[in-house]
Amino acid sequence: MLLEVLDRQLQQDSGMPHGYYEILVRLSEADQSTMRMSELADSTRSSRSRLSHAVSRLEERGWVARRDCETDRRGQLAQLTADGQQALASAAPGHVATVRAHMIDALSTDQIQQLGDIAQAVIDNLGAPAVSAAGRPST
Amino acid sequence: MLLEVLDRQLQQDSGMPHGYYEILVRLSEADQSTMRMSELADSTRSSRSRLSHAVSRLEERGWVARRDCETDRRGQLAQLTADGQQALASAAPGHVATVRAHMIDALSTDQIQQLGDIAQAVIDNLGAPAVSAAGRPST
DNA sequence: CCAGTTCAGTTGAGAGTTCAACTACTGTGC
DNA sequence: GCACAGTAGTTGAACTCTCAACTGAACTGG
Repeated sequence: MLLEVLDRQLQQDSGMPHGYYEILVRLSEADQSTMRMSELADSTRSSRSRLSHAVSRLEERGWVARRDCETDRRGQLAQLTADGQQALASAAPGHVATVRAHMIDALSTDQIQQLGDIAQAVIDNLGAPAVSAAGRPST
Repeated sequence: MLLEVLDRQLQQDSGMPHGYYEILVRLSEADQSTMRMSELADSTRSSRSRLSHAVSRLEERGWVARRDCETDRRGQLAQLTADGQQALASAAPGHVATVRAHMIDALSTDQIQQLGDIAQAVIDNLGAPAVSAAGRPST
C-alpha cells in the first residue's frame, strides 16, 4: 500500500509507466544506446512479452527504434532515439524529485541505511526458499 | 521492483488481485459483513470507480452481493456472501505464508521494527509536502 | 417549489500486464 | 543432411486499473 502509493506517484510524475522509464534508462546507459531485446528484458526484470509490448509503444512514440541483429537473425536490437533521450531527460528530474520528496527526505540517514539492508535481505531471500509458512522449523 | 515482486507473489498466491483480497477482508471485518460502497472505497484506499468495477467482478464470482441502502437511496451496500467467506478463508493462508516466507523470515526483529518506522515516516510525509527536489531549503 | 450544487455510484474507453500460443531461427546428435 | 529441442521475439485475448463523463438522488438558497 505504501508501495502502491509511491509507485503511482512515480508513474504520474514522469508521464510514463515506470517500466517504460526503466527501459529508457537502461538503453541510455548501454553502449550505442542499443541493447538486445532479451538483455533489456533481463536487466529490467520484465518478461519478454512485456518488453515486446512496451517497446512497441515506445516505438510508436518515436522514443525507441528496432533493428535487426546482424549476428543472430532471431534477434532484435532496441535503440534509444534522439527523441527518446529528450523524453528521458525531461522525465528523470521528476522521478528523482518524487523519490526524494517522498522517501529520502522523510528518513534519517540511519533509516536509509537500514532500508537498504532490509531490501537486500528480502531480495536475498526471494530467490531461494519459497517456504510454506506452515512448517518452517528452526532450519 | 522489490515491491513489484512481492506484489506479484501476493496476487498469484491467492488467485486474486490483492485489491480484491483487501475488499473481502474489510467486508469480513465489518458488522454484518456489510459496508457502504464509499466506506469500502475509503477503507481500501481505492477510487470509487475502481471499487465499483471490483465489486462487479466479485459479484460475478458470487463472493459479494449488492443491496440498496435503505436510508439513502443513492447508496449501495456490499455484503460478503458465504462463498466469499470461503474464498477469503482459502486465500488468506497463502497470502500470509507468502509475506512471511519472503519478508518476515528474511529479517531480524530489529529490522522489522525499523521497517515499520520507516514506512510510517514515509507515509507521514506523503500527505503534506509534495516538495520539489530542487529548492528544499532548511524549512 | 425550483434551479444549482454536491454526493453516491456506475459506465466505457484507453493503457499496461500477463498468459498461452505461435513463428522463426539456432544448435545438437545421429 | 535432417529431425528435434531450445532460444528470440511477437501476438492476441483476458484482466485490472485509471480517467473522464454520466445518471440519480440529496441538499441549499431564494
